[in-house]
Amino acid sequence: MEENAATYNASRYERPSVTVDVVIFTLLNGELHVLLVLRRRWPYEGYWAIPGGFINMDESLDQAARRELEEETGVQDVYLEQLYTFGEPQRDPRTRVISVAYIAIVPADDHELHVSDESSDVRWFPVRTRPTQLAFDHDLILNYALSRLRSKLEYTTLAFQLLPEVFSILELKDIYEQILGEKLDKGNFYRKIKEAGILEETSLLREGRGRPTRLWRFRRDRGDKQFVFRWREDRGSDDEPE
Amino acid sequence: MEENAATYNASRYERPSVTVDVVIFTLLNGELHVLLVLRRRWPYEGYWAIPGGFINMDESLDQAARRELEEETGVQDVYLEQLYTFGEPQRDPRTRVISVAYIAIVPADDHELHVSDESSDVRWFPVRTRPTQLAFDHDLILNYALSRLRSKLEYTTLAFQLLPEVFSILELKDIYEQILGEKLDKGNFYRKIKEAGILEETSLLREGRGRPTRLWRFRRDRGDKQFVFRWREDRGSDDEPE
DNA sequence: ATACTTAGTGTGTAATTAACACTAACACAA
DNA sequence: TTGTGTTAGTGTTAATTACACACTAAGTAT
Repeated sequence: MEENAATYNASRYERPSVTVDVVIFTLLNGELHVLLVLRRRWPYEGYWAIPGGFINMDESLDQAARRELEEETGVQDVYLEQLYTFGEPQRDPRTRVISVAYIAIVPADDHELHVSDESSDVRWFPVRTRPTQLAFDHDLILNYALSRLRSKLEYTTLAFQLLPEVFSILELKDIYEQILGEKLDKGNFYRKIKEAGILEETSLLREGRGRPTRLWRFRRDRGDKQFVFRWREDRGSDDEPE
Repeated sequence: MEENAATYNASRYERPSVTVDVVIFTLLNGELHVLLVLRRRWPYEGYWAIPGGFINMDESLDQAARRELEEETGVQDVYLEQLYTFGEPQRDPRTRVISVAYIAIVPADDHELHVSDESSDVRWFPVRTRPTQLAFDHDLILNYALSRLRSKLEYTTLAFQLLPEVFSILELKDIYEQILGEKLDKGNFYRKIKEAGILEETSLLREGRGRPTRLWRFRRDRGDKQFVFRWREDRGSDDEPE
């Protein structure tokens, strides 16, 4: 229930602040990146942080996350998922702040539009070489987001959200390898992804050094959420942060 | 980040209430039960609800959940996991309430101690025959908790948390069947669970109508969290409520 | 032509899953 | 004391799937 009936009186209680933090991933030059913002004042002045902000009283958590996402990147209609809620009493030195963390995946397509330059206080960092010490407990949040990302990649179509509209099968395989941190067998990957029936062949080819490669499109029919492309059955659990 | 630096001023913001709701499962007579409490006043007077309450300013979310759990059941040191955070603006008609939902699993052992009788306003309900209309959005929360429970059962040792100290392999199989809602092959179940090496044979037998059955104990060494007993590889995703 | 490079396919074996028949150990009754 | 019912637990095999790796395809450059 929402209260102990006998003692309910909203004004009697001190209330925590509630924020939404959004861990935003994208693919740049074939490498996984995360968006961070530079803090300009106390606390953690000069540290990079995960973008976020207070929720408004009349918006849902999801709406708040989408609003943050659009404020930072300008993109809409991308994959967004609630990650976990962080609420240690001392995580923010100013006041009690409870933060509902989200993950967002921005397709490679959109990335040029809102990338900020080197001197900006909003930047894409490659996850492999991201700053080590983030503000607040944001290291914990980011690490957990990454572990969730990896684990979901193995049993959902999440990886497709990272790719542009059309892509080659080997590009897709590269993403899997990068995020899973492991080499995959070319032949088995081809077969498995074909059998899954989630790709739609286009008439496009891309020329390169060797044989030109066929380009494919992700089939967004058949109800997205239902269908699961499971790359492999084995997966580590992802239960709790840290 | 925790704020937009330029606009931060805690007192300017209206703050939502934050509660912790705990979906508490246990096994009674070999059947999965959930603990609900009866609301005695507006709103949703006369409806059953998931137990919960406000967080205190100086406790973490986990601590709040454990406190609620102990207040309702008296048990400590049981499995507890954050489920999801529910924050639709209108989910509570009184004021904006954001609820961090948890799942708790109480072993069959402890159940007699704090079971409340038929007339009480705190009751264990079999999940199969639970009340259909709960207070607030608690149907959504409970359904999501169940789906999470099912999905975790398939790739973790969670089911063991439901059982008493010692149990037979076929009792364990019953739990899997009940929660997965599906018949499992006896022989295959035996083999798989034995091979996993997570059970420790006891010298105990339990007599019944037919051949007496051997009792086993769950091996809690080898780091609990690490080890995963995967009943079967196939599993539905569990991503979001609804 | 032929060597080089990247794309994509085929194939055999090992490992797992899944179905089901079988044996074991007790109680009870004729 | 032998048979029958009942629940416990084991063995066996066919079918499916995963995995490693060898192969063919289609282009470019020399």
